[in-house]
Amino acid sequence: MRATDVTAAVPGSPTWWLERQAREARRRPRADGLSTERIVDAALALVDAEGLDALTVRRLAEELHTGSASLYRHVASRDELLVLLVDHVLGEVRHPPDGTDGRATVEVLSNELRRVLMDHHNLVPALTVSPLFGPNALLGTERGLAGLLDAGFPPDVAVPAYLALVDFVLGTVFFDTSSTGQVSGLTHERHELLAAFPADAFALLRARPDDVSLPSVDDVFAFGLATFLDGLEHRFLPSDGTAGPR
Amino acid sequence: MRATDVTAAVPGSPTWWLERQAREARRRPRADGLSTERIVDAALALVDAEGLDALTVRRLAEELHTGSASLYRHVASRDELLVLLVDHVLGEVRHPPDGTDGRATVEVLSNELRRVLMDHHNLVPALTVSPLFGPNALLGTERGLAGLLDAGFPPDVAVPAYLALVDFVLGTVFFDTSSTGQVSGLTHERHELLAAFPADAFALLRARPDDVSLPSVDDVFAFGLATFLDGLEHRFLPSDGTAGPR
DNA sequence: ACCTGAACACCGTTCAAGT
DNA sequence: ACCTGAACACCGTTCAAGT
Repeated sequence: MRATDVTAAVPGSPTWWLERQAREARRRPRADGLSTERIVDAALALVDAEGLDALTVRRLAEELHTGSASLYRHVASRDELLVLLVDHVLGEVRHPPDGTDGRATVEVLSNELRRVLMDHHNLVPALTVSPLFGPNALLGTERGLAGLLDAGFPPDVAVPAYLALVDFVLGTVFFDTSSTGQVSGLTHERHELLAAFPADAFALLRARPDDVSLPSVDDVFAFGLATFLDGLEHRFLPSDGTAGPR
Repeated sequence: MRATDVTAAVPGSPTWWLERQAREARRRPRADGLSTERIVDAALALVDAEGLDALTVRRLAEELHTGSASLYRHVASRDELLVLLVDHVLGEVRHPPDGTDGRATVEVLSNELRRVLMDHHNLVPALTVSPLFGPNALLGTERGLAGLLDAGFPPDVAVPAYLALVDFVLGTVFFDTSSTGQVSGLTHERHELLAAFPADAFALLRARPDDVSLPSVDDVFAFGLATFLDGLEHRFLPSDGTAGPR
């Protein structure tokens, strides 16, 4: 451990989180009141109210009655701020009480992850900035993995299942929040668009799904979660309805 | 339909695609050679080589030996360009031959969608800019939905299944490409990070998954896809192994 | 009609100078 | 030691002037 290693770790990486924690503990700020916590709170309020593009360093500084340079005392870059915001939001996940059974734990955590991200949907594109190694992300991983193991899945199933599940939850959040929020032409606006193509193209999209009510994004999420968990139990649990080894 | 409706539709929406197609047909460019196609090709090459941040209007103009203002003859904004790039990349999906059975079609298309997006991983964050209503996206939806119906699922299952599947594929792509590309602490770098927390916190993450080989991102994708499709068949097809009605 | 140089109104970030 | 005004090197986009 060198005394002054100025080379910056990539924001969001494990070493970045470690270095950041050390640096934060070492600070002795003046009594002017500016702190990382205040910055994060103000930034989140701004993102929620006006969108991610409105979060500029200058605008945030204005909101906090300082100059933009002052923010760089607490946060090394805009990307670092986004990493902090994402983990802050993950902290809003409500964990199920101890003793909740395995599958219910997984379902609650999946729904909660989706809920908090949808509550702060303007922040969602920031999830692509970095991997998720913040303390709140780690807690979610710990609990989610525990739920799958408790449900009876062996570790070599629980680990990929956990990762696939997170991919699915985050995928739904991404595409339910991307601009107008409907993926791939399955929406009611599409008819005039299809009319611009030759009559025999996209026969299915023209016919469907008018005879089927288009599911809401929440329905799609619930459907996908239930189907994935059922597939998991069908493939890897000895028999339905009874829990595996603990 | 008014003669001159100058109010711009939101890039990527059905009406935007329609208006764009009309405008492109109406153009009569000079012989200088600049065209939307050349712009898109140059932009994709730039993104692939140097990343999405390197795609600035000025830099792209330089690459094409013009001034930045000239690009605005063909593309109304940087966001419009991103929309065009995404649908262009979706055009690289190789569709299975006619006569391929339902489940195989769904598997091939899922793998292809993942493949082309991973091939242009620098473009992935641009997927959040808008919904997917381009001609290539529509074709994918048409074929994917057809595959699920052909596999024997009724429309009220095939539609949410299709949407959930796209969410999953895109979710994996997002998080396999986000910076260092590992989600939620399940990576080998994490040990020193965990050491910074109290010894009884994250017991599971400390112990796991050293006794289990950490799956690759491709393994997680294959695992999730197989599990979801198995769950779908288990829940909604009368018996395993035999196709439903067609 | 089509094209574009030059300007406008911003950005994130740095650094020398202040306390 | 901590803080910050002012500057640097960029952005996307517009528009009047040119052909």
